[in-house]
Amino acid sequence: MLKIGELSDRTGLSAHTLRFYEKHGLISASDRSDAGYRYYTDADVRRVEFVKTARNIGFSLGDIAQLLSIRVDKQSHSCHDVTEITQHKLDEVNAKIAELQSMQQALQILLDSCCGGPENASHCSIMEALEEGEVRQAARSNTL
Amino acid sequence: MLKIGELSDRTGLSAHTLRFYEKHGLISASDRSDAGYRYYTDADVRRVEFVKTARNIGFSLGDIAQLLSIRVDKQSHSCHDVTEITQHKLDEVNAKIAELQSMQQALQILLDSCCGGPENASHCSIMEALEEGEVRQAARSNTL
DNA sequence: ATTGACCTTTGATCCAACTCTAAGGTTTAT
DNA sequence: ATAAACCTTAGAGTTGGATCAAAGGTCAAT
Repeated sequence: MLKIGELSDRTGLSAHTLRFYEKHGLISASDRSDAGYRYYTDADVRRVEFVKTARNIGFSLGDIAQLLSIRVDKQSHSCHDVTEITQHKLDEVNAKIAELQSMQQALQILLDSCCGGPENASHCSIMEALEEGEVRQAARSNTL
Repeated sequence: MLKIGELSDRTGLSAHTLRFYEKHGLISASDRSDAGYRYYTDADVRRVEFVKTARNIGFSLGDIAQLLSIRVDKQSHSCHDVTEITQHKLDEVNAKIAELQSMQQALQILLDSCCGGPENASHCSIMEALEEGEVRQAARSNTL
């Protein structure tokens, strides 16, 4: 049985984060000491590692909660359930990439248009483009 | 002279957002009525449009503050100053794209590995991959 | 003069996923 | 027995960019 600090060492997630995940229903300790210390089993460690792996791929905590509920009762869920979550995430990622690529293109065009030199910015073509509003838009939702 | 609601109509930014931008030093009203109503000139409208254009490209409010300070005194700034901000933003965007592409790849591999059918998830290869941790990591900072 | 549309301010709330603080209790080694 | 290193909780703070609410003042038209 591991205490939270030991689980933290083993998984690389901070004790804070582990408690945070518990608060959000992703994980829990199999046992508690009289004083309330959390004690974790090997099964708990595997669950935490599962969460960590999913998180590293980019799944949100909400997605992970769904994946975990499948995990505890695989019999009652289909491969389709799993691919649906995964596909949905992929769609999000693709949408975000498209948005960023549109920013990328706009920025690149701006950079290509400007000398970037030491001359003063009175006739800077980037400033002029921003002034004129002549710029490809990035389809906004804009979290960078 | 426009009141804030008229400026909002003209720019498509809400009055809330315009006040928010003012609070953050991006814009201001050239005049106030006795009662405190904000009044905007054409020059104010151009400044707001500048902000909006920059925002649409993906610049943060902090970036825009820098661009605006160049804008009001172009003589004292060089094209290099402008390209530096732009390049920095492009670097951020490129980094984010790379991160998302790594997620994309991991998700695609998961999807390709799974039948996605109605059979139960006991041997789902996505679940197994998450269980084993055998997954390309996404270099994390992971805001989606 | 009253309705309704406008405007003002401060400050709260939202999102996600942590991250940290305060104030205290426990365990272990010396 | 005492210090160091651990643990507990509730709750606040962080980031960025809004977005809204409350409580009230103003203005144009009827």
